[in-house]
Amino acid sequence: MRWSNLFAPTLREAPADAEVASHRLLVRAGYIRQLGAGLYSYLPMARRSLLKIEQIIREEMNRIGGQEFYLPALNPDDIWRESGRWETMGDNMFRLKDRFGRDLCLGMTHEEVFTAIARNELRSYRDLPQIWYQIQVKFRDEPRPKSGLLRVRQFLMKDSYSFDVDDVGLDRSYRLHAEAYRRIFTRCGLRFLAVEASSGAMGGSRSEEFVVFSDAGEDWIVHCECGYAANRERAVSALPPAEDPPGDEEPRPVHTPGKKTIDEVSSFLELPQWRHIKSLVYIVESQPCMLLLRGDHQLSEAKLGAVLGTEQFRPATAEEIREAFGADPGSLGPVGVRSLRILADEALRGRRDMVCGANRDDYHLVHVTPGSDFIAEFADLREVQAGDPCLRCGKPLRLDKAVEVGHIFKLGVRYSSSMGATVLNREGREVPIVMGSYGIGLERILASAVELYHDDRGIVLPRSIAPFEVVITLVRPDDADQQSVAEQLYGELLRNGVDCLVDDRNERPGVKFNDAELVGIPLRITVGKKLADRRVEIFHRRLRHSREVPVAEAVPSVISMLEGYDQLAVDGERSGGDR
RNA sequence: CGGGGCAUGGCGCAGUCCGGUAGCGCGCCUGCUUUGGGAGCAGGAUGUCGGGGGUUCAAAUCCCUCUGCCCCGACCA
Repeated sequence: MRWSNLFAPTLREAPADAEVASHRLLVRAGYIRQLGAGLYSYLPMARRSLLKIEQIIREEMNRIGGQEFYLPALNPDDIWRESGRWETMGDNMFRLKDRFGRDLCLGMTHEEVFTAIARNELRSYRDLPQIWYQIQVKFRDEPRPKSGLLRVRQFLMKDSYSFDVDDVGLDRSYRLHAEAYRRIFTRCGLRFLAVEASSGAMGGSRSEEFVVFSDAGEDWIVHCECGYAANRERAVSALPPAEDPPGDEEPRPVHTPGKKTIDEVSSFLELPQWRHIKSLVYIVESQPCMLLLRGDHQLSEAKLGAVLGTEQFRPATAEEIREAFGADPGSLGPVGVRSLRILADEALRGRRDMVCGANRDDYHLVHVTPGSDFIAEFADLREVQAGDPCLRCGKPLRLDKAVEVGHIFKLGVRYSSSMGATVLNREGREVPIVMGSYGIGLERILASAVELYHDDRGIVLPRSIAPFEVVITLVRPDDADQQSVAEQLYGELLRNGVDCLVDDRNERPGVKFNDAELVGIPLRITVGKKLADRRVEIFHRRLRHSREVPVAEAVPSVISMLEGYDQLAVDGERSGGDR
């Protein structure tokens, strides 16, 4: 490719509304242009990069026996109604009607379509296992698209689905995917981490996310140097040591006029927040339920959902609380509460002499001991906080933001049961197919690579996913010697399978150097005045070093520099995510 | 959906408070010069000032309304 024929409109200034680095740089470098909220056009540079990512994914999926499909993005409503997700997907699903008034939607994911194929075609355990995948567009009507390509309404996804006769088979398919994903992200040059993820209330026994640490991400990851890592919805921490005072006095009411929040009551009584019991009221399947946490802890609704086994819950309104307790929120507590279910976080187990609301406005109880002054079911309900001790090693946990680039999920029989996808097993009994589902966001690989690898001059992409591997900067296109050497190197690199671009534009050298660095091409060969000594310069984008080599050695030098290029990223500052 | 902000040429912005018919930088076009780090000089083109309505002799500017985009929050299989 010659830059004079390449449409890569670079900008000196980024659009004012681009905040995160990957958004700003991908626009500036001429990779993408915005069409609407969460909608981006991919110009040739982005397309080239995404095609390389796609090809890496394809090769690794094929390697584990995956078979590539291509399904309609436009789906009829019936299969979604069968799985129950026509309703549960809610506003996140784009819906439309055809000319006959029939309901259709744009696919957000393809469990339904693949399961529909499976139930029609897979009859026997002999047909299993199957790993089916596609690389295709997905549509999700996000409440708030943001951060350039990181959260959009239309995006490319590799989604795959495994079909096995039993859990042993699922374990194997799941493990194959985990291995393929590690190879994919490694080949894409990403420093990533596999973390335990919450499987939600939708059944399923195990789920892992593959994340890239970045402040531009929205996924909070709890991790520890010992290797423990989980997303925040799933993460657990050790119980912080409690040093409650000795003695077992009876609960005693104290007047706490106008003090409602834990913060206010704790200052008023001059007792630290961890000596307080935070009492929340939720309506669970239309029944009030009391939730107790340590004063300085936060409820994790994801964990609550897992404990309750339902998503049908919400915080109670002030009126509902008044009706159930005869007191306003701010003075609630579990002592004397009989008719309600009470769930307490594990951090309250074994505690004593705490403070809670008295179920009487402006009064709190002191000397309250869980287990003797009230009875509750204990469960893990709290959100892990940075600095909590690690459950495995006791060291303080870290909490950092990350981009989720992939997710693997043991689905079990959730879709095969609801949609009737069964096979006959070895004993001749009809059993639902055991499924797994696995996804990778292609644009997120590109965007998180840019987040991870950029500098003040622009993008520094890994070689494996860069739109070009090498750019030959022809300093003086009107110089016959320079021109012929550039052409000769170009031809030779192409013959060696190097994806090469010649910057033959009639621009000043500074423009060409700046553009080459902005768009993030790994190596630049400068063919310029040093040709007088039969030498060219090779500039290393990541190291920002350049070296001069004789023209005759340029091609072998470039090839060997390209080989080690991505390793420099993986070996970089943060130790490799994959262990 | 709640809160905040923005909308003026391709990009970045000024002008809006205080109404008088639109300007700057970059980019673009032509010519000459220049050519190893976003060139110089000269000349030139490009605007329904997001849409609609209103007030006024006169609206980018004031009022009403709609739309779009960004940020924070809520939400997120």
